[in-house]
Amino acid sequence: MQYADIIIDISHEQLDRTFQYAVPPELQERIQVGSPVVIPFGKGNRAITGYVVNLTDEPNWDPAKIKPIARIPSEGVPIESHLIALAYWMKSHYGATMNQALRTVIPIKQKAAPKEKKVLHLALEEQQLQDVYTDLISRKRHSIPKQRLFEALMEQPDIPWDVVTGKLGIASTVIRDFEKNAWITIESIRDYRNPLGTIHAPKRVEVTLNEEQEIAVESFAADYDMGIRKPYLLYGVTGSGKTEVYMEMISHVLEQGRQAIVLIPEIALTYQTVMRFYQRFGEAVSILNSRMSPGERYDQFERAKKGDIQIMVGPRSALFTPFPDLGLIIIDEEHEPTYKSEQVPRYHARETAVYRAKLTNASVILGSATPSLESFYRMEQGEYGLLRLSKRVEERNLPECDIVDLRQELMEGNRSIISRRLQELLADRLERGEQSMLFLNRRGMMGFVSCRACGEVLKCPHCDVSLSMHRDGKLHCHYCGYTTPMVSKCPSCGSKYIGGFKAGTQKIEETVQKMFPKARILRMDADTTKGKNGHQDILNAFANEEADILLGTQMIVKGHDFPKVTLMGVLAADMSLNANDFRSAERTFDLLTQASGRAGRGELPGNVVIQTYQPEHYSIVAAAKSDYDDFYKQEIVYRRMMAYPPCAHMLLVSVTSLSDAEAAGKSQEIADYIKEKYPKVFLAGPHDAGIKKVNDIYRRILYMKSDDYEELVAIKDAVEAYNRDNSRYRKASIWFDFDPMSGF
DNA sequence: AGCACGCCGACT
DNA sequence: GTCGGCGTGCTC
Repeated sequence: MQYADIIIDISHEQLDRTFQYAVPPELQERIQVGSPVVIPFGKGNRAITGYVVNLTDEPNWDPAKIKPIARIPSEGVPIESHLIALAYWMKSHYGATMNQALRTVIPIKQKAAPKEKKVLHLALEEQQLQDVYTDLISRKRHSIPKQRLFEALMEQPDIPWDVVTGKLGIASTVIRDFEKNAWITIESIRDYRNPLGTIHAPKRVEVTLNEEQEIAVESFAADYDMGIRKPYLLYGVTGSGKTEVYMEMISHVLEQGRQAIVLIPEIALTYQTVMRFYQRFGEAVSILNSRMSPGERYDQFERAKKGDIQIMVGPRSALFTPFPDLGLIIIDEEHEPTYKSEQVPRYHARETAVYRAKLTNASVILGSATPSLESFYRMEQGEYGLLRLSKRVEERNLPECDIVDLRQELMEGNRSIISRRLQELLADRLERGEQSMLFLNRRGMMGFVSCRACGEVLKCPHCDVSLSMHRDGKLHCHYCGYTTPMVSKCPSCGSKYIGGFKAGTQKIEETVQKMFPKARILRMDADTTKGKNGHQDILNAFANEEADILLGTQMIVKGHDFPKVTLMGVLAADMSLNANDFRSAERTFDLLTQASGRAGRGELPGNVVIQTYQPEHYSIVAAAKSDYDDFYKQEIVYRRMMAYPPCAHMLLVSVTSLSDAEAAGKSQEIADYIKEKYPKVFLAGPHDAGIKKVNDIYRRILYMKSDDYEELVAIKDAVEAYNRDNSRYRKASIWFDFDPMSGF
């Protein structure tokens, strides 16, 4: 006998789990994970729709109590059906419980049910009301709650449900009885706020595409009309007008009565971006962003389900918008690491989008100027189509780029962080009244405090990272937020020669200010953008030319246009190269390319200066030439040689515990188990995670590499089972990460 | 969510 | 004793 684990389609906390039903032999063929089914539920065996989330031969409930599935619903397969199947795929593909996966895909179920705001309306005329009421009193039976409800309704004919059950303390059964007797009507109200507010009607902007854009749209449309659905890599240099192409493709899909999702990295989700879509598509567009409350997000999903909107624009989580007939998913800046979730299930939006598209017969567009190695590789393998935009829209030239060797600078006596070439160009721009940007690869770079006598470095007591000194004179931990006053004596040896090596953005600001006393400098980093609109305020100020130089970390290079900027200085390009991470070259190339794209976006020609200690590194040389193909050719050789993604797959097992010994014990135990059961698989570790301790939780890791993703899935399942049944270390917990982006 | 069960106060 | 309303708990 086959059994199916089924979740019930009723939004209620107590029903947010699976129930097991028997699969009748005649339905065996047609039932699979994700199938909607009708089942007899509860004492009255009333018919309820549910979704199959798992199939098994072993009942985990008294078989005598298991009822059979009644039937498969004849029509109108609910929208959620394929999302349930998607959740199941995520569960097995990324490692998670079905519950965790469902919560990710159907976020509604994660918190207090989608409380529909219900309101009771009195449905009786004055005369009838009196009759019923006097009758009630005359019966003298115990009917206090009924009387109370009547009295409340006589005073105020419309009362919200919550007030009745809460403040008046009346049970739901009583209310239902009232409704049955037609004494009241119950209205469900949801106020579906439009997050874009009511803005002026969209102006129909006339779009004219250039030849390349036209070709990209046409070939996509031709495929689509022939019924070809697949992922495409839209490989277009910065400024080649990808957004216009997206919009044309969307409108092609909309014309066929289908809907589209547009994913954008959170940081690029600005008002301007959204307005471009709004101006083109008007009320058909809605957005999702991380500042929205769960209720607001739910509202937007409801609007999508009801067909009020056709396009959803948002970050990673917008991928799960429950459109009835999804026809296209667009992922802008597809190489961005934010598309990988940091929570279990640690899914990648790109792969998940490709799978969802397969389920709904949709296509996927992956847009980027510097595609991820994964996407370019799959395109080369023929799995993805290629659409190419190689010309900047207004035929502007690429900026001129200098690579400065910092070792050489030092040898020739320049000890400053600003090279002579960069100083020269900065002075030139200041004189001409043009703007410059200075990009520092990492926040708080070397802001640590150490003792010059014994070498002790001050560390956070909760995390395995050094504390950095900020301008407020205090020491901060960037991982947990721990703050402590600056010390005057070394806690280890008592020496008073202890001090901070400031070299973060603050220090650089001071240096540059000293160099150019008249320059107006704006600094943008995690400290100056704390406020609600801190981010946008600084960008706006710079765009309004209230400053000559904008200094900052990654935030300043991602997708902002400043036409007056003609100089970009990258202060230490190799900072991101030294990260102990197989993607560090890719990340460096991406950051440098983005950064150089910032210079010369207007009429004026631009300059870029890249300062580095490794001027010969291929990621830096290729970025200076803006030559992606050259970079890809070299990087893919390294990935292939080392069996790193995308040429092979990785499974990271992370073991965490409040006790260092427990974490060490369990990780070793798991490593031993894998070595014994899968002797052929490549296994590294266990060893301490890059950052050993965060918030007092110790973390040890081990990872495996294999050409075969399914083999890694099998290992994950085996480790999970072993850990559940046999582990001697109960106080440590584990989670999995496939093809990780960080944390190893 | 919605149904049955069982508790408790009033009426024959 | 028995009837009927109302809170409580369970649903494979």
